[in-house]
Amino acid sequence: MNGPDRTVVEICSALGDDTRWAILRRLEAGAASASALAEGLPVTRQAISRHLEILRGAGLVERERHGRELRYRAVGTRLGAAANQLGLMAAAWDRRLERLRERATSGTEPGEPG
Amino acid sequence: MNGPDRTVVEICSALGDDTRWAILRRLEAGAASASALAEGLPVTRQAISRHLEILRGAGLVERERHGRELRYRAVGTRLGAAANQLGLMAAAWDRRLERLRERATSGTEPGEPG
DNA sequence: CTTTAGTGCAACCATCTCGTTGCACTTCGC
DNA sequence: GCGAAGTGCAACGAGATGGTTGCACTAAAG
Repeated sequence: MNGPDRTVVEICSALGDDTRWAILRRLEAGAASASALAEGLPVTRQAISRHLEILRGAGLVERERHGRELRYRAVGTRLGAAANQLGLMAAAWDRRLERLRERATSGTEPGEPG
Repeated sequence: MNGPDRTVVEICSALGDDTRWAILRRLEAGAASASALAEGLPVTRQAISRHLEILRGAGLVERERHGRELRYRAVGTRLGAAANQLGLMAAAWDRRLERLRERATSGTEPGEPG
């Protein structure tokens, strides 16, 4: 659990914005184009388009031509992998804390050995 | 899998920064104060202090007085919960896509009824 | 061909974010 | 008490970010 994949940071960064969550929630209900997403969200089509590019860069979304429109859909693969990594990290942190507690109750007073 | 807890957005936002990852990686090796973290990272103590506040706000880190210093340590509980939610989301997205594929191969051509 | 829906690109603006420096305050140790 | 270590707070600057408008381009539809 050392190097947090660049991917994970990118995904977290992408998921750190409310508008992008709004977009993803829409996409959960079905694939849609930037223009389609624009009506129903309080931002312009261009802004949404930019967000979709970011989501695509993070691998959370894929697009597909459909006639003259680009239809975007949410893809879980990358997010699933990231969630897994984060879960492992969390478990490791809790394990470390647990070890410390054990050591503390088994006689040796804590000194937080680096 | 509807409302992404405000917490999750906050955690993602917190994890969307490289410096904060660096800090967390240090904390994985043991609790430390802002000043201690400062030596070894290419930013000032004040900057690190701000980052630690953000991490604390997201529930990724807790602090504890130790004499005149504040010692921070990584805590996995919140991150674990967030990772879980993200994992469920990812699974849901993949399931949706799978259903679409099935429907496509079973005769009905896709129209993306969303 | 003309219209219209869907995109892409660029300029521009407001704000947030990350980092800095500088100073004041507390607390441990001599 | 005094110096040094550890913090907190505030002001400030550079750059990233999220949003807008405006215009040009392509492709479906009439």
